[in-house]
Amino acid sequence: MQAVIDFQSARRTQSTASLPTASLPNARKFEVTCAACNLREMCLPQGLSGAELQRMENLVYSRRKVKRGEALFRAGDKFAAIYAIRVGFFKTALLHGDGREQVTGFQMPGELLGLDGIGSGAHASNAVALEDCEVCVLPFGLVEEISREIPGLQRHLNSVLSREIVRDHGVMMLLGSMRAEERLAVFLLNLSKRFIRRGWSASDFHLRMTRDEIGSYLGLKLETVSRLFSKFQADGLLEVNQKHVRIADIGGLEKVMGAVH
Amino acid sequence: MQAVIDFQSARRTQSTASLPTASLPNARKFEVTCAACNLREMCLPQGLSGAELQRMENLVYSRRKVKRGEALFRAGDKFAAIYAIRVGFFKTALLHGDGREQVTGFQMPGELLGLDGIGSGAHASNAVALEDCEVCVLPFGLVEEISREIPGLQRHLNSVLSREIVRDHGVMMLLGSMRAEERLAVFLLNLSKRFIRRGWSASDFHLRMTRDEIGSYLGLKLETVSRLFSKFQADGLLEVNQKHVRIADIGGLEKVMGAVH
DNA sequence: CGTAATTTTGACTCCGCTCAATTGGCGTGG
DNA sequence: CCACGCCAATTGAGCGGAGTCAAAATTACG
Repeated sequence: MQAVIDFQSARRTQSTASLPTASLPNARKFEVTCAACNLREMCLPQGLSGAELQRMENLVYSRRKVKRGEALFRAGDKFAAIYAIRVGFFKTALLHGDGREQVTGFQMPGELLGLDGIGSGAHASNAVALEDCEVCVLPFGLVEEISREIPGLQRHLNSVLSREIVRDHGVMMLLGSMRAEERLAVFLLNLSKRFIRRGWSASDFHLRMTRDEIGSYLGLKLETVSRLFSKFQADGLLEVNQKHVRIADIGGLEKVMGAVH
Repeated sequence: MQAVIDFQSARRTQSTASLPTASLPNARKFEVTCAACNLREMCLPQGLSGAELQRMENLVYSRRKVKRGEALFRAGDKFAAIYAIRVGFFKTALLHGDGREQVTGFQMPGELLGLDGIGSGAHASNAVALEDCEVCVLPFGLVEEISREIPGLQRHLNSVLSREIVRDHGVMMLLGSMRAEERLAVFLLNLSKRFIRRGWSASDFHLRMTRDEIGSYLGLKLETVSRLFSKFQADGLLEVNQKHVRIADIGGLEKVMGAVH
């Protein structure tokens, strides 16, 4: 809701600006600047002033479309840029020597991808599109350069990295000390919260990932995930129809999350 | 907390002075500068030049001793500084509503603590000393400031944050898709590798943490950890005596780690 | 429209947990 | 110095939650 309102006002502001969009070269006509992007408040430019935002425009080097099932990058790829998701869902995953895959996260519009490559110069994980996606390509050399000019950007980059660490610790807690039901409840409530920020329904949504991928993320087998969905439905917490989920009883789910047994 | 503020003003005064370290008051005589610290190559100043190292000295503006069992910081504490461990081992842990604790890591000399506070302004976890410890206090405002002057420091800070994310993903893989034996093998081999970097024995060491803490970190119960130690000993992989461990067969441990079953 | 992929459900198994008792190590105080 | 108490670690017995294997149902996609 909030995001929608911001988006609209931003558009209006821009259309009354001295340099209307229509006068820009055609190539850019359908492209959205950071300043006009409805995702900016949850993306890298979060909290920047107008002038700083303008400087940021130079950061978005290009946009890239990634088809469902394709990889934005793969483990071992040379690290050159981080990516801001504009459209679509991704999963990131590590693969262990043998076939085993560990999904390390699901990312949605406004979130950043590729941070795992900063430290070593090569990506550590695969980022695969769960549906047709579009990302902004932010060459990391530029990010560093502009960070030096805009302390707010520097601070925010640090924040994003730090928050990713905190998020990962939360997942470690989930994997290390929660039972299967709790894990799924936490997962669903987390999705719900992130959907709200994007102005989408908190309780009615479409899972872009398979049971297997959810299971991998939660340290469970797909059969267990499927059984839990059925159980939650039987308990009146959810209505599940394949990938479509409706949370029928948020409070109930939260109780499952908190329940020691 | 009060001490931090006092120190900050003291530091500013000092940083404006152009006096060489040698002329500083005796209080500093027994203190080790970054340039002279044997941990510098695995700590924040990694890869910095001599001149940059000198600038870094201003960063460490106090040292702090933490007794075994005491907390360096606790979840919820205001975030003001990051810490570089000079002496001793720490654990970091999250605690869940009820009594449940999830150990998120074990840190040793040369490693940084407190990165989890950058994003939110408050620490997310507890950092508790597993033995008598000493840390360098690096006020984060100063870190940011000096980062702007020394791009190498900025780059390295980003690297450290990114590598922490990659490390956490490794733990997620461990918790999400490895069996108990593999987890303990990975844990021991990881410790061994980090000990080597510090010039300690790769195969003969003293665990500073309890079976319960190891279990929490690995998503296992202490009894399971204890049983695994006994089993590894029976299999000729280890010699275990309470907290003292000798790895008798590194190759064997690596095979346990890789084994699908 | 047909084939492959995904999901659901059941039956059974087993790894790691729970509960419980015992041993061992270590610091404290008599 | 030893005795005591406390905490950590070990070990056993039995259980249960999630995994495995298998088959059927449903859906997605070329």
